[in-house]
Amino acid sequence: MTGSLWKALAEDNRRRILLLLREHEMYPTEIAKHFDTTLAAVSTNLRILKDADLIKETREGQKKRYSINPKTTMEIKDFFDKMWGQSLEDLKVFVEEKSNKEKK
Amino acid sequence: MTGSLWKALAEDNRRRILLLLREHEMYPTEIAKHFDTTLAAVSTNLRILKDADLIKETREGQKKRYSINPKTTMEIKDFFDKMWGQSLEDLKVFVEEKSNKEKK
DNA sequence: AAAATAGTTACATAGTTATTTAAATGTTTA
DNA sequence: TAAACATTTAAATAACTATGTAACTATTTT
Repeated sequence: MTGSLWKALAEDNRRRILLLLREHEMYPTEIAKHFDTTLAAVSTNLRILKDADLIKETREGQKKRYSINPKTTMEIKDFFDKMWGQSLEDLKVFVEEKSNKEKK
Repeated sequence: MTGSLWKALAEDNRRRILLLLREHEMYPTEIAKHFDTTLAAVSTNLRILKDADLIKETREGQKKRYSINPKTTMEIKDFFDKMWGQSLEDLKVFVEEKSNKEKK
């Protein structure tokens, strides 16, 4: 990982891109349609997300397919655990409580 | 909440402050001792964390006690869930797998 | 009320970030 | 190999961020 995960996540458009890609993989032009900005700006943001290992890029002919990288999100998970988990057990309890609450 | 949670989290020193405060509540001068920086810089970062509702401030005589705000971390939890949880159940599974792995 | 203590705010500055336009690169097709 | 398509990169610029110094505010103590 070259860039900072946290800096990458700090920008609204980049988080929107992540949530978009979560729906399904996409090409830059396709992504750009969802934004009121240029393709160049989207491309830059894709590079930043890629440098933070948040997304993957696959060449596909003349296109480039971008998708979520499910692997390297450990750093944010770790911080999340340290910060709001106390321990992993606590996070587990939190999740269980929340999912119980949602069942009601 | 005035400021952006994500911008607040995007800076190393601020995340360090959060992790420090997680240990126990502290006064600005006390916090500053842990950093190679000025009290003024710490104070500014405390304001940014407070604006993002990540910490609380309580006046205590001539001092000000800072502590983690456990309530308003929902936004990051929500994004986390959307992004890496698929569902809360998935997060639960992840946590369980990880804590099993750690038991070994 | 003055001095001491604790912390904040203003201002200047250096550094970083985001975006745009324009040029460049890589890939396919004619 | 030239044209077309998909995307990236460069350069310029405007906006924002982080930090230090110094001045200021709030609170307690003498």
